[in-house]
Amino acid sequence: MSTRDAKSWILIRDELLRRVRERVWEPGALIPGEVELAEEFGCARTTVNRALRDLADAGLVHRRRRAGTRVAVNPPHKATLTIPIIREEVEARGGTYHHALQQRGTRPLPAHLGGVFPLPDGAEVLHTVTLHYEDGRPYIHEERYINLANAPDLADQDFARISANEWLVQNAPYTGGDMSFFALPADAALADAFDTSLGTALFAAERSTWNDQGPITLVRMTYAPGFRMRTSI
Amino acid sequence: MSTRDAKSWILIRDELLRRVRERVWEPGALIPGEVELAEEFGCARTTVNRALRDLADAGLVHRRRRAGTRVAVNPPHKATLTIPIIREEVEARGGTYHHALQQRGTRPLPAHLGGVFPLPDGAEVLHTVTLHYEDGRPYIHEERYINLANAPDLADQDFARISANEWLVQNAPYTGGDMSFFALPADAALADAFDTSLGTALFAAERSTWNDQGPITLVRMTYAPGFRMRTSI
DNA sequence: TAGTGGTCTAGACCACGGC
DNA sequence: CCGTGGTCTAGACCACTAT
Repeated sequence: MSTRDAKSWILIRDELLRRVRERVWEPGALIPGEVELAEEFGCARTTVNRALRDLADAGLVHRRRRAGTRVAVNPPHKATLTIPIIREEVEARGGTYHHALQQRGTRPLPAHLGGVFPLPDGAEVLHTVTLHYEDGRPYIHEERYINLANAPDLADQDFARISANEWLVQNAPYTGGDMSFFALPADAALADAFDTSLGTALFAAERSTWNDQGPITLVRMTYAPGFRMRTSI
Repeated sequence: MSTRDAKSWILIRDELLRRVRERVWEPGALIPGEVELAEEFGCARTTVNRALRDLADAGLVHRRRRAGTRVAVNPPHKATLTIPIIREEVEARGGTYHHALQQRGTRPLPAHLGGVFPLPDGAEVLHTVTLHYEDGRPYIHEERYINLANAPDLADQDFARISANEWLVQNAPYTGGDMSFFALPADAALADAFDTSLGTALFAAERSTWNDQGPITLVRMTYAPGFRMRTSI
């Protein structure tokens, strides 16, 4: 047997993965049960289970009680993006970080945000605009709306020492959120911030988070021209 | 004890998660060992291990042998994007899908792609441009470079019935890849495809994949104006 | 070297869902 | 019903690393 001496669940997973990728098992096919595989690999069923769960998490197989495990017909491509603390990301690259709060104030929630930020009519939110710099060059333009009713201690913060980004990550745990990524043309404020021309294509990420008490924050991070968000698959 | 009778690893994970989120354990703090937690919860160490591994996978705690488990100081935001088969994505929304191959031909690899697509000098690649439509409207502009030396059966495919996207997903298993997301301004071809003006900000995703034999394909998918790639967190 | 997490085992019971 | 995967257990050994 080609897999003799495969000991750890990772080796078993890799062997199963090979059979899926090289179509030893066709897409849609039922693969042997855990007990049978455990016999083949000479290990406990638990270990096969661990390997198969890993493949199922990756979307390469589908598992159902009684029905068994089947090779996925169209395995999806998945990409996990990690959105880091900006300061740490910059410093990890060896750059020097600083940020500047450009605007801060309370205002009624802009009407066009009602969809992603469900608040009572006329509710006031804290609005901030922050520029994050890497080695003195603008790197990210951050615009944020914060539901004051859900972040009571925030009033004491002036964001001089730590950014709203860091403060919220550490102080306003969320139970759910949405994230979206898109392109937008530089408006006057963005063009000015990044010293580029109006309409320049910029990459942006928007995140809204909430907890049991309702929405917490909506933040849009717009990246400097040329930015790429990368991941390996 | 507030957590008496918590039986499954999910209940235990949720309780540990609560302690992290509500700062019962401060960021950076060392939390009790698996043996101690197993005693507290009245379960096997394995079960606590499963719960803690889940939190570690999510980046909320850091685990190291001998050093123990610590609450992450700055838990990263992670977003998992699923890049589906385009046809299925469109049809899942109730739309009708079709695509049109706009260009196809072999050519030397463009020099600027040498970095992400390492091939011998002067190697020829298959280059295709495909437009994907949803309900008759252009949805995605796909430009693809395929290493013919690594996809031998591809010559027989004319992509009339299935797209290069589907063909490669099912026939060219990869062992590794990179993915990046960015914004780009519409060039003449993109502006024409999406019936928009030159320079319009467009969202694009680029994926390069390889296997043991070398690079397989490099594909750039450029989305129609206004597109957002969404995920929940 | 000693303490911590990582993994494996053999067995058991349970939950789901085709039959 | 009953076969399948999902989970849990009690114990064991191993790998890593702080001290």
